[in-house]
Amino acid sequence: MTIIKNNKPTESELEILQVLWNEKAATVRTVHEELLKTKDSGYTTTLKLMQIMFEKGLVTRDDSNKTHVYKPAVSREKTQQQFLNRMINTLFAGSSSELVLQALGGHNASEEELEKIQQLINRLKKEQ
Amino acid sequence: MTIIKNNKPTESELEILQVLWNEKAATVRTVHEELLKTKDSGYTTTLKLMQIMFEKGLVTRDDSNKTHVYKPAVSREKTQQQFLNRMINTLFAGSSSELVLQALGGHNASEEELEKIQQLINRLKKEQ
DNA sequence: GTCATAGTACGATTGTTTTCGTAAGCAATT
DNA sequence: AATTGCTTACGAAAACAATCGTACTATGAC
Repeated sequence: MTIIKNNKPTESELEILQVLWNEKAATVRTVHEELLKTKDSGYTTTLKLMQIMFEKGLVTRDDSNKTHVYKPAVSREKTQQQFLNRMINTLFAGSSSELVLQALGGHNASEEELEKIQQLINRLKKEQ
Repeated sequence: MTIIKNNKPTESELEILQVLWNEKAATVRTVHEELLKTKDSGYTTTLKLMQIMFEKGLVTRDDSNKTHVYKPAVSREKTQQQFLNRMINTLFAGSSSELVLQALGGHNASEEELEKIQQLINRLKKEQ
C-alpha cells in the first residue's frame, strides 16, 4: 500500500513557498513581512499556514533555536511543472503550445526573453 | 463605485466551462454526462454547480423551456489569460517567459506547434 | 386522471482553506 | 521579579467549495 502524499500547495501556500524559494530559508517573520507587501493578513495566519505546510511536508524547519527557520521542501521547478500540467489539462485541452501562445500573446516579453525561448525552440526542433 | 466581480471559477466550475466552451451551449444533462467520463458525482451536484455559476455570472441560461440551456458567459481566452496571469505571478515571479520555458521544456510539442510558436515570436520581435 | 420520467430548486452536510484570538514560553530591560 | 516584546502552539470561527437528499413541477404515456 502506498500513501499518496497530496502535495498540491494551496494558493496561500504558494505565496509562502515563493518567498522561501527566493530567500532559500526564512523565519515566519520574514515571510510575513514579505507577504504584507501584497496582501493583508495577520502574523499568526502566516505562522499557522507554515505550521500546516510543515505537517504536509512542504517545508522543513530548524527549531533548534527559539525562532524557527523554514526551508522549502519542494522544488520550484517541480511545483511549476505540476501546476502547468494541471492547467494545460483543465484549461488548454491538453495542448501545451496553446498555453505558450496565450502566455506570449497576453504578456510582453523582453527581447532577451524572446531570444531565450527562440533558442529553446531551435533545440527542440533539432531533437525531433 | 465599481463592483468588481470576483469571477474566478473554481476547479469544478472550470470543468463545466470546458464542456460549455466545446459545445457552445448545453443542458445540465449533457454537461453531466460529459463530466461522468472523467469524474464520478451526482446529477444534482452538477445542477447545483451550474446554478451557482449562473448566479456568479459565469454562464447564461435560457429557461424558456423546462429544460434550461446554458451558455458560457466568459470566454475561454479571457479565462485562460486570467489564470495564466495568476500563475505567472504566484509561481513564476512575474516572468511570462519563465513559464513558457518550463511549459516547452516539460512537455513535447509537435513540429507544427513549435512552428506556430516560432512565428509568434518572430512577430513579437518585429513589434519591438 | 394516474403514473413514470426527467427536470429544477434548494437546504443541509461535509470537507478544506484561511483567518484570528488567546495562551504560554523565553529573553532582555527596567 | 515585574514588564515588555517577540515567539510558538493550537483551537475555533469564518469563508468557501463540493456533494447530495428531498421536495416539487411539468410532460408524455398509459
